[in-house]
Amino acid sequence: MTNVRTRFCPSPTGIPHVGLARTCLYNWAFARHHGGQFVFRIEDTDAARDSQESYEQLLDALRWMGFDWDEGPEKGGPHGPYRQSERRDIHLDVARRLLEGGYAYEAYSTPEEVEARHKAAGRDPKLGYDNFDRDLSEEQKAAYVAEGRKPVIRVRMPDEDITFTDLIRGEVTYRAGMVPDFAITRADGTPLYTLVNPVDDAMMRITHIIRGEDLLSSTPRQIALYRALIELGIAEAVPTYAHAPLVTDETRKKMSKRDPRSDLLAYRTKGYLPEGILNYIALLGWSIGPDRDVFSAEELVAAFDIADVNSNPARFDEKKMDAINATHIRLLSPEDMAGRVTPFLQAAGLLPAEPTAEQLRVLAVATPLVQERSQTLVQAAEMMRFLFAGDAFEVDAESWAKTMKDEAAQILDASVTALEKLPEWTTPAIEETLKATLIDELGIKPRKAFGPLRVAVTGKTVSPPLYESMELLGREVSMARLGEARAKL
RNA sequence: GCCCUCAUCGUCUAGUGGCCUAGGACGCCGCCCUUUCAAGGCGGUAGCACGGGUUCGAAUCCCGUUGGGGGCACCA
Repeated sequence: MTNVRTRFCPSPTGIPHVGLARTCLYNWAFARHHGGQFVFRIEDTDAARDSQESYEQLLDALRWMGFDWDEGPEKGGPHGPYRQSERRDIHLDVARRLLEGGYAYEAYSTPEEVEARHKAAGRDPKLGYDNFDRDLSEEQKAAYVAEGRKPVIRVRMPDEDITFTDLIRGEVTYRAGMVPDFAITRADGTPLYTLVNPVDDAMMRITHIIRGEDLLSSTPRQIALYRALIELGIAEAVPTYAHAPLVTDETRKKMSKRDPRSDLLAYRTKGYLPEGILNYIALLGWSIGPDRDVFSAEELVAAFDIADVNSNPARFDEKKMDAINATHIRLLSPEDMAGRVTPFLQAAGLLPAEPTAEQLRVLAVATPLVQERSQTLVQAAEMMRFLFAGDAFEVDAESWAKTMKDEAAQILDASVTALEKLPEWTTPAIEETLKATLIDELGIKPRKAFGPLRVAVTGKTVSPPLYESMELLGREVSMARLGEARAKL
């Protein structure tokens, strides 16, 4: 395949969500796989809903995920501008040429009138526009204009079946007459998505349109428009389409943009890795191989083909995403991991903007310890809290209640006495002493014996290994925490 | 309602006529390891929606049924 050009063209309304990210991923990976170009375009044609904030979040999200674009906002390119609001004149000119070429016409019917006509004729009002204004005479038009009406421009749908081959679904046919003539401008003259989307795809020479299944039924309209654009010399060829299955929630419905789990940037805040998210969302409809589901972006690009995407809707499963993300966290080098946890430690107030050498040393030692037991960076940072909290250290109430009972006092007392005599404060020494004292001498079961110590020292029942934690914390602080816990009993 | 579309374990999937007694992953359950919490290792649980064809042979091809989803704007 030569010169593949794909695009991602969200409208800046609301937050970047998971479904959008997956569509973007498929377009990006397909272009990269074929050595083509990936175009990023902003469809801000609805001034009432678009926002600058949303626009900025979109760019932020793409950059975070690593979806670099060859042409688009803040980058430019030979087919710009890439914000549709800046292409208004181009779109209106095309609309005019469509009108002049007879591919489109002015329609004066209001939606209410269309509905009334359907009802009067005993038809379902949901049929949509009834092509009423297709062949208005000049007198009729003049009469409407005299009434002060403003027309919308509608494209005349051809009187023949429209068939196309979808790369994911195979051949799809829409029968002649099933798709009504569609509006491409508003009555105020501003262009609609139905016009600008195909026009820009044509002018930007997009070869493959990969998008969600929710757009499948708009394809015949776009093909009809494309054919007109080709005759007008604006488009070169009808692009190839691929409609990816929808991402659904547990009710099997298209996952709502309002669903908190669809908020892409929220996952960054929660400490997910872009690698993990990318890997997981790729899996929603695609598979890299029979016995494998963890891979890098590079591996995905090397293996990805849009034709391998399957056509049934995929349920979003946060548990599986957590597991995939956890795997990617374990795949990080300790240095990389430390660098990624640092901002989270800083956000939690556990580390200053410029950590001291000692803090960096503790971080370096602690990182591999928490890395293999965290699913997210937030969890990792939380697991390190006891190391950096200082005077603000607090024991988690639930963990306290679970462990500080029965022989807890005896365990703490015996441990303090034994540890005080320790000549050197190292992991093996601490381990040896505690085991000898608690297990051998007192005969307490390991399960019971170390719980109170862990909670006293780290504040939680889930923590890095106990002896290592104590060494890392240092003798003074460790002993102080054991003492404090004992005093509170 | 009309049009389009989809159908393999609870979930995501592998499977493109014989390799399928249907493979992997998540989840769940159990065991092992660590004389700590996790992680890890091992094992188990569970599925081709249904009915007809076609074929020597069907999860795979065809038809139908049922069920799910999407779309039907002067939103994108």
